[in-house]
Amino acid sequence: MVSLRYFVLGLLAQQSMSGYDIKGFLKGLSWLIGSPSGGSLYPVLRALRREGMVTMEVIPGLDRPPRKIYTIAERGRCDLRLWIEQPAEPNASLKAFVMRLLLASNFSDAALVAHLEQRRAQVAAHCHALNQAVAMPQTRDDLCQFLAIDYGVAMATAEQRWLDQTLDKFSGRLPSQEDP
Amino acid sequence: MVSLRYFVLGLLAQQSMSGYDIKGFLKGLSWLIGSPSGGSLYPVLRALRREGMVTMEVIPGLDRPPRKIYTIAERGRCDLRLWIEQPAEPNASLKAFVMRLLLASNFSDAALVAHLEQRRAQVAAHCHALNQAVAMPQTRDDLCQFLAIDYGVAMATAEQRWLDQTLDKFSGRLPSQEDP
DNA sequence: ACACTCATGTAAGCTGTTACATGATTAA
DNA sequence: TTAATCATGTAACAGCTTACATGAGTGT
Repeated sequence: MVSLRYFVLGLLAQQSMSGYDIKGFLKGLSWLIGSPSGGSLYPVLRALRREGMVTMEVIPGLDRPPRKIYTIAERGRCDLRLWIEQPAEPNASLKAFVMRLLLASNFSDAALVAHLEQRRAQVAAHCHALNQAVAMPQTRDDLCQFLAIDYGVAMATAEQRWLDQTLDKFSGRLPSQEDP
Repeated sequence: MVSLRYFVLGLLAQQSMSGYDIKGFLKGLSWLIGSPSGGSLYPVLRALRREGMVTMEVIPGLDRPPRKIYTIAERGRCDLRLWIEQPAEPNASLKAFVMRLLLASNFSDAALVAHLEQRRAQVAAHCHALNQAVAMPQTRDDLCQFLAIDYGVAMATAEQRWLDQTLDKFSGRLPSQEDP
């Protein structure tokens, strides 16, 4: 929850930026997570500054409007760490997952792996629910429902495969924790 | 846009239901498209009735609260057809796509194929954008960004595969339209 | 005694978008 | 001349969730 606030804070933890920079950066990822409108982004930045989470520096532009560069402060890093360390909500959307994934440099490697494993569990549960839905007789009759569920299963399966592969890459870095 | 309204209308076009039924039906698909809260669903049903899109019948329950069964009316079918025949917005979310897919029985076979092909074009564009993002040097440096984009590419590829397979199934039913 | 399911509904609040305003600069 | 980019910001609105209210029945 309160996702945009923490997401922006997380982006600023990686690099100091202006609001306009953030919008530009997110435009490239807009398909996955959307890019926030100015009407939501700029108020968030001001709120973060008011609360002492970030500091601001005005860079007067030659030939162009002045830019307000925001830099994360100590309080902001603390707040962000607290948010990141608490587990993801059980029914997190794809968007919420990718947003947390993007902030993963604020995780330790272990926490990143934990995040991925949480997601794997969620996707597995989802997959199971969809397969149960397929089993219901009324579902088979309706082509549209079948298509939607078939689509869901395909997506969930692909996501699981990606999660497994990615976890494999990271499991080598971690000392313990191997699941047969 | 105004998605919930048309989505509910589409569900009622397939089968007459009460608001509670709709919630129960969507709970099984909640991972894909979420299930609306009563606070949004019930007002939509009343609005649809007020506008003459649906009719309502109260079924008094023995031992239980009376149920209000909503049935789509002629006006509702017209409105729904108009909405369905207009093309999907270019940056439609996964959720919006699945919602339209679920209503596909209101499409002709040809319109369903058109819907799938629109989506394929969108996913292809998305894939292209992500691959460009991968090519940027600063992206390679940041592990998190790389992971997020890698995830996006994996999902998009899987979706394209599903779309191609599903289109293949339907292309046999249609007379013309074969792309080499 | 407590909590849950069935079934509908209302009101407050959060989050986000759209549409606008500013104002200089540059390209068609 | 018109539009677009740069860059920030405000106000109005749309859409949805949460939390609550009702009230009978059913299970532990």
